[in-house]
Amino acid sequence: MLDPARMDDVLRRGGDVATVVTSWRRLDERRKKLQAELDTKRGARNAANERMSKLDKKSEEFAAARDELKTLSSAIKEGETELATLESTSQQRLLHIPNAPHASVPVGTSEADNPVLHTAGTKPTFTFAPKPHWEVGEQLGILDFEAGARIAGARFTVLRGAASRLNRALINYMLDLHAQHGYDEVWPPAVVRRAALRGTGQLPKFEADLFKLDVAVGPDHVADNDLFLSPTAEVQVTNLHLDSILDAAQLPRKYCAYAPCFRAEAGAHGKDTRGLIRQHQFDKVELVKLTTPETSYAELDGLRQDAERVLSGLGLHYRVVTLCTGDLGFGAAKTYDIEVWLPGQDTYREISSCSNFEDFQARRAKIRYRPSAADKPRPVHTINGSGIAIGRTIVAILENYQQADGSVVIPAALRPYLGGLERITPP
RNA sequence: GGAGGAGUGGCCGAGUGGUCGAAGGCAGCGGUCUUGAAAACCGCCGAGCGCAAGCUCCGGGGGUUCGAAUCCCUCCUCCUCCGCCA
Repeated sequence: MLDPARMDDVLRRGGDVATVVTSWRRLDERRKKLQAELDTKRGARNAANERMSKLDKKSEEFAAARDELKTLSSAIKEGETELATLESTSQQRLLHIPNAPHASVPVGTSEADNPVLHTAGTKPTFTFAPKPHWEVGEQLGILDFEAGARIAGARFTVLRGAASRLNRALINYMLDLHAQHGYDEVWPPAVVRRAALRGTGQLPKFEADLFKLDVAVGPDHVADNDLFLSPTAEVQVTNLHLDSILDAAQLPRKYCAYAPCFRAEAGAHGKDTRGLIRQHQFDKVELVKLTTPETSYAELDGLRQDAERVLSGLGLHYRVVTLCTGDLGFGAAKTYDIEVWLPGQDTYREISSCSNFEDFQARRAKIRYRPSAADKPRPVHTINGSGIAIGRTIVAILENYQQADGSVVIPAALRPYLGGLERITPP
């Protein structure tokens, strides 16, 4: 959650943020006041109890003191109940306040205001009109949208044959590449509980975007046991260190993980209804770093470059944009989006999003480190990014490497992962 | 799913309902000694809230009591054995 000391900075986001901030501030004032009153009463009770422990239990003095303390004790109990309520509502408000944008984030209202950081590679040229991937894939018989819909409904797709193999190959290619750059590979659970989602910021605000399982493991009616399909491996991997204190020597921690991702929000927008772009289920390799505050922005740049390597390795043209305040996600302090070129749709599409959350997630998930043995623990900075989205990479390959005869050439870097396959050809 | 056992500070581990935020040990930090290191000795050494005084925290929640790490209830987690299964 946001560091309460930075409430002013978050207002840069504009919109209705100010309302939530004001509401939280009011509650927090009341909380502090009540806390102080309660502490005074508790102090009095503690002192009185200490005196009592030295009295003869059979004396009249003892009995009198006991009767007197009964009143104080019940007043304290009442105050504690009230404070608990106040604390939880104040905490609840705080969990709904987004992160403060980094000073370098440009002010803007929509993605149209995102400045381009740089572009890499070149657009491929075609002697024919390039088709969108759904046409390429269907003609090759490797993307089966109808079967996906039959089995699970709209926005679920069956990959057949070469597309299925390509999916596997991409996962392995990416994980191998990242391992070479010092990321530790992790294979996490696909489901996550509330505490983990709260830690990374998906909850409590975005529950509607998630697939929630109808069954809980453990006793019913305990919200903490609710299980959700994870929307991104960022949740599992960042929460590897939920509620723990790391040694400074362990930082930066670098992880990569493959995991299927599930998002319920995808269908609601009514856009990207065709093809693989916006699915309820997709595969993704994720990069996560835990760092010190001093190094987090350098590490963000490094992580973004590691994600870019995947695309340049595949010979794909892309550009990197910096998200403006209006486009910045809830928990992010700064985000770079990597957008791959899709000739079949004549547009750039997000294929990776790399963010520095600073201490926002670390405060929620209580992930801290000790700068040196003599220091108090302080929150780490967390960084993550797609490295990269598998489904959209398939989209990019099908569109960029399509040939006049309907076949698709496999990028050289992937061939070792496909038994040397050089080309996907029509049946 | 069934039966038993256990959860205390970074780790191990004590703790008759009252002066216990908690003995002791290990690790860590500072110092003495040493050319340097080791050993030895001395000191420090959990976290959160609060400007501070102070308050809170012994797996979570609830209860009993003037007072709970200690008693009661409940849940969770881990370990052992049995069952089931990929």
